This record gives sequence, C-alpha cells and structure tokens, in this order.
Amino acid sequence: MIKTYFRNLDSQKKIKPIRMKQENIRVRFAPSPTGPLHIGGVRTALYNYLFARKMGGKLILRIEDTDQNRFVPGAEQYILESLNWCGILFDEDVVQGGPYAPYRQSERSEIYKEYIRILLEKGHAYYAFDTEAELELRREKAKAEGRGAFQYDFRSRVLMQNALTLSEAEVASRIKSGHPYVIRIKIPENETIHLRDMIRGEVRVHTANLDDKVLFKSDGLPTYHLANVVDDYLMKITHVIRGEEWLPSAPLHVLLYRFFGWEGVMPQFAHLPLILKPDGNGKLSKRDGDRLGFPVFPIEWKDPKTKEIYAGFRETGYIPEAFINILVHLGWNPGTEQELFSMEELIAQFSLNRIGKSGSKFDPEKAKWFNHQYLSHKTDDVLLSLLAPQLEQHGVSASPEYMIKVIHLIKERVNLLPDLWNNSWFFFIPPKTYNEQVKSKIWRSTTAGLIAAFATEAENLSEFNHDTVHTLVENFTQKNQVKMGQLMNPLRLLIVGSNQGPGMMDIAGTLGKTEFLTRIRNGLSNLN
RNA sequence: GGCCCGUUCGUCUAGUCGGUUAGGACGCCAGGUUUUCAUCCUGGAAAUCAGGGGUUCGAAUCCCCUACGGGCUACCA
Repeated sequence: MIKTYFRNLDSQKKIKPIRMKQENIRVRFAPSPTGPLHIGGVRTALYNYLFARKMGGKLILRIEDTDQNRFVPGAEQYILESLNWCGILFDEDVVQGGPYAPYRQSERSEIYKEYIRILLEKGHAYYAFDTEAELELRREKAKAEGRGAFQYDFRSRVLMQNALTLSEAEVASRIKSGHPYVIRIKIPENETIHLRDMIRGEVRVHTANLDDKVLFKSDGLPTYHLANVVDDYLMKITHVIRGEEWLPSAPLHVLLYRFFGWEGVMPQFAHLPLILKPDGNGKLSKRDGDRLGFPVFPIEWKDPKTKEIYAGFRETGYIPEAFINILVHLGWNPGTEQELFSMEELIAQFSLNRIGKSGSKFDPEKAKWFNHQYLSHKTDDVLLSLLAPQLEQHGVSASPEYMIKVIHLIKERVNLLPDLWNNSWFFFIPPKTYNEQVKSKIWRSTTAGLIAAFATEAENLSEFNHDTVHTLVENFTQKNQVKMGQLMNPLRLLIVGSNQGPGMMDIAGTLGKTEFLTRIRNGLSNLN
C-alpha cells in the first residue's frame, strides 16, 4: 500500500511518494540534558513513540550532551523518569543499551573526530582560528553599520583567520602548537537546497542565506549539527521527527548528508509545530507554569542550583493517560470526533500526515477535563489504590469496603487526584469548621430546634440507611410543615461543614447512625 | 534587519480532488435533574475562515500581494 504524506500537492510531481509500510523504521528522541523536559519535548517523544509503534519500528533515546557548559546534573535521570511515567518506552537507550551504543554523545567523541576528518579531506569543512572576541566584534560592527547580523559565510570567510585564507604551513603549525580552533562547514555559494518535510511539504533555501556553521568546537566536541547527522546515520534513523525550531537548520543537515555521501539513506524530516503560551504568543517556557498556575513539566523538577521547585503534572494530580491525551491533541487529530484514546488506540490511529502546521496553545481547562474523563472511568480497584495512600497521608484509616462505598459516591466529582480526598474527607473525619457564609444563608432562629427534634427521631430508627433516613426526612418535613431545604441544608452544614458533597441520605447512610448523630450534636453545640 | 514557517469560534481543532446551514470538543450562558455543591442531560451564543486582489458559474479550499504571529540568525541544543 502506498500513501503519500505530502500536503503540498502543487509540488507533488517532483516528490516521490513515501512508502508507508517501510521496513526497519527507526526513529529517535534526542533531548539535551540541560534541564527538565517540558511538555513540548514530551510531545515530540510521544509522536516519535506512536510513529515507531504504529509502523512496527524502533524508538531510540539518544542523549545529546555535547555542550559541557549547559550540562545540568539530574536532567538525564529526569528525562528517563518523565518518559517512563508517560508510558513512552524505548527500544534502545542509555540504560538498556542496544546495537548502536553508546547512546550518550559525550561517549562518542572519537566517532565524530573520524567523521569531521572526512569532511576536512573532502574540502567540505575547514579550520578556523577566529576568537570569540573577534567574532563578537564583527557582529557588533555589522549591527552598528545597519547591515543586519554578521554571518560567517562565503562572503566573509575570506576576511577571517581560517584555512582558506592562511597558508597550509601556517594552519599546520598553529594546530601543532595547540592554537585553539573550530571546524566550520564550507557552504556552497550559489545553490538552492530542497528539503522535503513530511508536514510542511517542500521547503527551499538558498545557500547564500546559510552560514558556515561550526561543526566541531575548540573543546574537541562536535556541535549538534555534526553529531546529530552522524549519529542518525550510524543509528540508521529513517525519520527525524523534531520541533520546528530545527527547520531553519535542516538545509544544513541536508548538505551534510550529501557531503558524507549519505543522500541515499537520508532520513525523512517531519518538523512539528511549536506549543505556545496559553496567553499571548511565543513558545511555552519554564516560567510560564508558575505564572499561569499550571505545570509545564511532566513531573516535578527541583533546580539543583537555585533549589527552585517547578510543578509537574504528575504531582499536580494528572494521570499519565490523560496527560498523553492532552499532549497528543496539541497538533494532531484523528480526523474523527473521538477525543479519548488509550495508548493502543493512539498507536493504531496515529499518522504523521494528520499533524497540523500551526502552533497550538496549551489549554489548562481542557487538560482538567481530560483528566476528569479518565479518572471518572477508572475501576473501583484503581480508584481505591489511588485514594488509600491519600487517607494514609492524612493519618486516617478505613476498610477497603468502606472506601469503595465512598468512591462510588464521589468518583464523578474528581478532576485531579487530590480531589479524591478533597471530596471525601468528611466520610472519614468530622468537620473542624463550619462555613460561615453558608451558615448565614441557611441558618434561622428555628433551625437548631428543628435539627434537635430530627435527631431525636433519627435516634429511634432501628434500621439506619439511605432509604430509612429518606423516609424519616419526608415524614418529618411533612409533619413539621417545613421544606426539604430547611432541614437538609443545615444538616449538611453540621455533617460536612459546608454546602458541598453527595446526597445527604447517601452521606448519612454511609456514615452510620452513631457518627451521624454525634456530628449533629457536636455541631449544634459548636454553632450556638 | 535577513532567512524560514504559519494564520478556521476565546482555546484545541474538522474541512487533504473548489459546491458544507463552516462540524465537533473545552470554556462560557440558559434551562432541566439534584435537599447543597459538583457531575450529568438539553439548548444557546460564539469563526464575514487574517486582509486585499485575482482564477472560476462557484473559493476556507487554487494563485499573487499585504498584514500579523512565530522560529532561527552562538564554539546551545
């Protein structure tokens, strides 16, 4: 079966359709351990995962830690734990290894040296000795003269300190004497690079707009561009699914594949739209979470330097299925009206050609709704296992049977995990305070007497459950010529402490006669 | 500044070969259910498809221009 992924049909004549059922699909998620992964990163990992599973391929996790300056301790562990919580599993990674190990770029530095040598030999890369200060000066000057940004390219490289301007002997002696250098790619002067993106169609960039990017830094490690292309090649990656921020440098990567002679096995590119701030515009960032009151990270992150704590979806009370569902819809849709998916369903239905092109804003409200959907459809056993630790946390214990009873009464009211306790605590402990606002609204001069009379009658009930209390309430209100609300609302205030919770009969029946009457009597004396 | 990408209800989006009362979901509003608060049910408001030009009998859909938004422009990824 052949399906085309391309959306720009005007250019389809030039583009060969891609076979969907391709053998040996291999994709990778390649984060940099420079801090916590935010939801954009998780979504990229998710799409890679879904695509790999859907196609019967493999998913690789590769740690791109070639920048020693930005390395953050704990970040790699955080990435592993986050993705694991989400249920995004890898076939090859830094922990379990794999046929193309190592999967940490810092452990592959010898490999990159080999490959940069090839580029040097072929004349596609060259040594450059310009210092940071010199380059900075150029940038400032260019800016001051209003020429736009300085670019190290075919126009300017002839003016710089590099192997193209210096004699061979000079270059050799500098290197020999330990003079710091970088290695830059030599971008062709006049050519249009065609890039086929599975989401965006054909993208063309003229090489005059590209600069001679550093491929190899003076610290002996490669930059992203080199390491990424070399590793994707060596690890036999077939599809590069990554964020849109990489689109501008994709032509550079195409050029690298060509220079290495790997054009025939170059992966397909799919550049994902960005996740934007919920308010205003711009890419979602670390600070937005605290500012807007929702997490932007999958799990809690403690900054090792500043000791600051950033909230995570997990700790806020989201369950992985919901979190995954929230993320998958930020840019992808199934084309049907189905909104709730299991991971299996997502795998079955996912396809890259249903990913949109425009950035999407994260909606915290809808996120809660998703969580509510999943939580309220959980089985009793699962909900029990979620509620039990919360009781323990509050120093309360109850039998599983009792907890299940409670769960039946509150499961529809839960958005986030902590709502389990927040909506049920009064089944386990009596209220310590009584909501003043509610009291002032419902409490009348006759109320206390009415409640006391009701309590006396309730005491005489031989069977105390939902139905008998219900009958009693009906008879009592009729006999005393009061409306339901006049009795029930104050009763609720005494039992629960406010105007919330499931039906009063249910609460009464669950609590039992003794506890029910105790709370009424204590409440009555506290309120008067 | 330059280069690249994008633009359908407030938000996520359907609309992939041009003809739809532009559909769904969240949120919002109203009504119903309920003794309360939620849930739930029903209904409603909400997009002149960024704007302007074309092409066409007919354009959200194809072409061009403009505007706006975003990304990139490091010896960071």
